[in-house]
Amino acid sequence: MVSLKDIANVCNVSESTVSKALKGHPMIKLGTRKKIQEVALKYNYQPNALVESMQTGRSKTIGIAYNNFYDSFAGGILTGVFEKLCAAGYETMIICWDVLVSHEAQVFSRFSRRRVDGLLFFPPMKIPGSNYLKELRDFHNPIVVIDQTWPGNEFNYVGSDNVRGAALATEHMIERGISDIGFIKYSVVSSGTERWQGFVETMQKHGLPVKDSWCVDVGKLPNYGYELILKMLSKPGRPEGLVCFNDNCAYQAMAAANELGIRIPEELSLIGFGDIMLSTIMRPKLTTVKQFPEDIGRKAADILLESIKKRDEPYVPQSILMPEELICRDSVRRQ
Amino acid sequence: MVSLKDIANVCNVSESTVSKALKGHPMIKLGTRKKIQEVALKYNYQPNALVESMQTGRSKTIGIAYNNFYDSFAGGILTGVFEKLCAAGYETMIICWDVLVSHEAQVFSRFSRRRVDGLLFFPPMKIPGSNYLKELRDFHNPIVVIDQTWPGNEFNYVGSDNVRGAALATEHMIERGISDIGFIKYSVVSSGTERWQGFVETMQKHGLPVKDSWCVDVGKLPNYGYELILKMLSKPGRPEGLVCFNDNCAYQAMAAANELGIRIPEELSLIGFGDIMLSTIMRPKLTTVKQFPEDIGRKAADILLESIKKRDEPYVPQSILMPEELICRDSVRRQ
DNA sequence: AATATTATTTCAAGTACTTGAATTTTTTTG
DNA sequence: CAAAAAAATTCAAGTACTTGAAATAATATT
Repeated sequence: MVSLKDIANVCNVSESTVSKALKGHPMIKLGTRKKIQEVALKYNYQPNALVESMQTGRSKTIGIAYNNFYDSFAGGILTGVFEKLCAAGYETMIICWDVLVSHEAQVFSRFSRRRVDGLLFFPPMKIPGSNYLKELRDFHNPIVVIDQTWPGNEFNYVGSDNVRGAALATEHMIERGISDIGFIKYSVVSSGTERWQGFVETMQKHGLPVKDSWCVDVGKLPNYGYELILKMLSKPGRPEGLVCFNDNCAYQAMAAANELGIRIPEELSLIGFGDIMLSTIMRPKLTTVKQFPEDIGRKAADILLESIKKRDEPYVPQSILMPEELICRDSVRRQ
Repeated sequence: MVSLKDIANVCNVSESTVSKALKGHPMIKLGTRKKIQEVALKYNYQPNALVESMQTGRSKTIGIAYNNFYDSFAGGILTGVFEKLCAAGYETMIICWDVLVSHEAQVFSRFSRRRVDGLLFFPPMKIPGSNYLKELRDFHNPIVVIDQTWPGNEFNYVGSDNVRGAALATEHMIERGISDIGFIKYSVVSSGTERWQGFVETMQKHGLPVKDSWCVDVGKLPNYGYELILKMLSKPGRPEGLVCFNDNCAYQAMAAANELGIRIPEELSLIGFGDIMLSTIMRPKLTTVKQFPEDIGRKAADILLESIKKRDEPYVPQSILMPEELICRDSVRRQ
């Protein structure tokens, strides 16, 4: 790798002259400046970013604690994050909870040693008895928690307005004259409990009962609880509609309904969450509550960059819920 | 951030004593060593990795030029990559072609400035007129190209054995007595042309004709060419079987068949590629050629780390094709 | 007790670059 | 043409740490 020194030697000037010339410092004579810039270009000189980081104490790197690379919703968030960080001249360092991470402490020390300027924190889903709160509190840089949260979260947070999203879905069914509504729960994540809350509140608001037997929790079950859903639907007195934690659950419900010969939407209406791109191949096309993962990512990056800029001011954590949107397709019956 | 100096001041010793004590150097008196280690622990001292990188000239960081975060196949590759790199003490720096990258040169200079020790290169799919060959050749560190390649690729390469995979799929249909076989092409990527090659070779080997009208190219078309497939299937004299570039194409073909009232597998057999996890909801369950993205990632990381270790020895590029495996399910008719 | 030996700690230089101060070179002025 | 002023360049210190050599302290030997 060619260094400042190499350029200096070739040009017969000192390193500091080269340094200033390459920054376009007007103090350096135009002729010298041009010549140095030409030589630097010719040798494809690339300044060592590590040195700059050391000097400024800013690595211009953001740490990202991520769950896994299979989930396209999280992938959408990352896309938004990268868009903003790239534009702001930051690079990223990703650590994946699911990939060979034994102790959480290691995650934080890996970020610390690389001196990341801030942290985008996707709470781990698969680590049992996870207790990262102490590490987060001890972390000496701005943090934004993304997508999932917990009661009493004292950090910046960006997620979806799941309570409202579930209300939207439930209202839609009620508007279409459906009142026997069940819910496919997924309680192991905060978005799951939030959607459940939105469902329950909306049912109560309309004076409709929430029937326990129509509400199954499929969190951590294989195939998003296909078996459980099948069992629930085969009992007599099944619901007319099912609000599902996400599109995968909804498609499992669709598969179960097909198995049982229940017609959708005539005999069973279905709403999912997420709008994963299966609506081009699955019939009927699924009505769903669309999320905007890229927006979540962009917003999270914005808040983090802002917090980094204001690192010396007193810490005022922000909590932002991005709106969700109902996409009406063909899986809810018309009146 | 607490530094070596801080620890030295607290312990009333010099920085070099602290440095050696923390490395467990036996030259430092046991008492002093223990005390320094305790203080370092108490203050949660984390050595600055940037400094180490500067001194050794090794950043212990691998650059990854990636396409997008939505594709779970590429996500599987990344997972395997992270597994190996994490175990070897490397961090990663990802740049995404699809996220705000105007010039390719910028990608390489971003990697160069951060002094990455090696590069995992996913060839860009969406950049028109892309010409990264010069940049790759000028890059002063080991490179492994992943998943997609090009004629005359002179770098390390790890991908799938698509020719053989397509042969496997085609053989399977022929074994089941299907001889009127069409192919859904996806020519814009190298894996697409390789699968096409495997199909053609196998058909020729069995003396079967490759009928142009049964072979449509859906590369870059919306919905994996649903419309084209629909048109092809509605013409008289349609094929008995269709080997499809990937599972998405196969599911689009399935949707088209449903639309036309063609029964699968009785009237049309289908094989996909990739085994994306839709087989739990789609009926009939898709027969497919499974790939092992994590293995590709692991192998690529291995080769890169090896090349980094042997950076001074003469360069002998490796080209490795990981096997694919036929998963028989229900979308190919039995004899 | 003086010296030799060993144990322990510190010094100084190097990593690649930036920055304000100091120095050198060039130009202007009396 | 010398002194002053301005312009251009270089010096030196700092960033956080490592490393072998040098210095110092402690212990052993005569």
